[in-house]
Amino acid sequence: MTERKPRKDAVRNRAAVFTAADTLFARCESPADVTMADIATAAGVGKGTLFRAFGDRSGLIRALYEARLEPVRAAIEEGPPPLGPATPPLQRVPALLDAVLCFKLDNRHLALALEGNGSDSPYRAEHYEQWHTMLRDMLEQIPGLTDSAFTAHALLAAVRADLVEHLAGHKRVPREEMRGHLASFAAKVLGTHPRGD
Amino acid sequence: MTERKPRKDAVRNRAAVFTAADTLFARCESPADVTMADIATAAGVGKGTLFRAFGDRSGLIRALYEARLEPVRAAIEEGPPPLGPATPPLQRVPALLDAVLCFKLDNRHLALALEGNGSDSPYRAEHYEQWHTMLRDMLEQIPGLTDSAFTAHALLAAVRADLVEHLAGHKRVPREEMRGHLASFAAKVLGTHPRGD
DNA sequence: GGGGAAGCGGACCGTGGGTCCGTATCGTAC
DNA sequence: GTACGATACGGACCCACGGTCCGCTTCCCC
Repeated sequence: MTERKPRKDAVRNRAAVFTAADTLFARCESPADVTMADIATAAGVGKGTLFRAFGDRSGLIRALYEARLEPVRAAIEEGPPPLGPATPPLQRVPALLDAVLCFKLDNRHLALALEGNGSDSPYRAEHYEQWHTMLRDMLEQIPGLTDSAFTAHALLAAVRADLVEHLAGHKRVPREEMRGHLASFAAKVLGTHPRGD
Repeated sequence: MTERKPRKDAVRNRAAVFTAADTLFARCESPADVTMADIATAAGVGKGTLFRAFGDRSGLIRALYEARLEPVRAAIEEGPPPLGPATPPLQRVPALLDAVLCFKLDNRHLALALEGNGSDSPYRAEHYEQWHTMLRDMLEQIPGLTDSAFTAHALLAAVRADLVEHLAGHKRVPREEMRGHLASFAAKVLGTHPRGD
């Protein structure tokens, strides 16, 4: 046991910060409007606690994001088709992209907060690396497809949080329409044209 | 004449700020490392002048970016093929994407500064709207292609500054290789597979 | 219930974007 | 050339925000 179990108040406060931050990000227009002090106050906690628990702003956002994302990742890694590992790549790739899109639609502001973090590029985040690796591996199993690594990047770029926000939030594109567009785009890239050529 | 001609010193200072900012952004690792005070000092100018001339940080970056981008836009709007308007869409679209990619490779830090601007989404910038409209119009002329608007967004997302920076700067992918990957990706989307199907 | 570690919290600090206004410079009219 | 109004300059100043620090509290374990 290298891990000592954390104190009760620490756990409670961590949870309080989580829910407070979640609420604030969801409510506010731009993630920049939510300050660390705001979150601390809303959670009924001192700023020090907040920084002690998460390191810095970026760490807090990342922790929150990953907690919310967890179910999706589980569904992909060990869930039933079409997301699960038993699915053949040609269907699993679009399913994965759709799942990511839906997640970002449901957590627009949080995703925006994570990716729009100025200093540190979203591409260095650990979870991006994971998505990319997973997607690239799937693409590599598709015969006749080259440049899997780049293709994976380009496909993921199509579901970037700020693009999703721009289309869904600003241009008011309905959810199902976006999903359709994305599916059709993925089909083009994969060579599985939806309409008989 | 609603415009009064600007004073000589104003023009001189504006130019000085431009070159100073350009140099600083090119030299520094992350755009966040370059402060407004830095730029003012390097240009031999007071901070007030700088803000008077450009409004705010974002305005300065935008002005600089657009000035550097001008030649590219000219080449697309009135230049010779394959960029110019006389080119058929199937060749012009990849040419445009390649031009954007090359521009971002040559102006990595500046593009990064523009797009990674936290508060205001890159999708609300005027120049993005122009790229998107142009690309979408080209796509619409290609028979059998649906969802031109979304496709244009997705293609442009593949040349986002931070992705380019990640691949070129961090992963050390050579320039020609990236251009090749992008061209092949565009070909997939356009349905013009490079290798006989 | 006593001792020590883990955690708390809010006063405090540094930094950087943005403002303000007295002063210098420019353009122009004579 | 000079005088004068308009325009621009510049750096001291302000303030919001991320992040730190340390005396005090709470918890855990014996």
